[in-house]
Amino acid sequence: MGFALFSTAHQAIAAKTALQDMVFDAETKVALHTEMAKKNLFVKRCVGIDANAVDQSKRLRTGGDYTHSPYAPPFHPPPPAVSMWGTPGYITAPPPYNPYAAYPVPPVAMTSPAPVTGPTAYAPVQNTKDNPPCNTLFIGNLGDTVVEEELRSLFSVQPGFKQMKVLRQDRNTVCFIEFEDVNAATSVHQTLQGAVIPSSGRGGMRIQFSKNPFGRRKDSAAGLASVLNGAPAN
DNA sequence: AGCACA
Repeated sequence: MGFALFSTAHQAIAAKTALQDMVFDAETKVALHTEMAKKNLFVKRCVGIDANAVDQSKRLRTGGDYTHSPYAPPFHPPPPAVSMWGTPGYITAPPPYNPYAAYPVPPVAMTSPAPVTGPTAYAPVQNTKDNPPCNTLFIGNLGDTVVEEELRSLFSVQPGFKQMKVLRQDRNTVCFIEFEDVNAATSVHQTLQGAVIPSSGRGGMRIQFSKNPFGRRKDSAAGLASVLNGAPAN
């Protein structure tokens, strides 16, 4: 018994029908039987790098957790392609025939490591003082080695993100991030509090609300209005 | 603890 992995479900079905009942032993007249596997074949990409995954798979194997799923290690994440089963649409767009398509083992994207958009860890943060909530966050505790692109990739994917400004000072780097509204800023304020950006070299970042929201340096409107009114600038 | 842009 064996399993073969194809680039597309379409190609798998084509191969299945082509090979079905083919006599592969002329003497004994034994015919080949093919059927679709119950799960996608799991192909390990980089051997030896992910020691954890290997260990875990071994542990699970010896755990005998094969009873309900004899064909694939139970831990492997459900590939997105699974949703295509039963969907009539999966035959509508057969790719142009390419005899080598299946060779460089297809993008087993399901096993790829998480994209660099997330923080690697969270560190405790003593969040001493904060300012009243507004739509702009002030990010502190960033080392001067921090890479702006890492900050950007972390924050620009947050819902409501509008813009970001990095301010480098002598020993400190801080960063301002504007969001659509106070709610978006508030939720990021708590979800990313203490997030660790490796390049910062400082541990977790400290997130506070900005003293001045984006686009307003001081409360210049009020100040100007008072001046024009002759009212005392409180 | 460090708060710019207009």
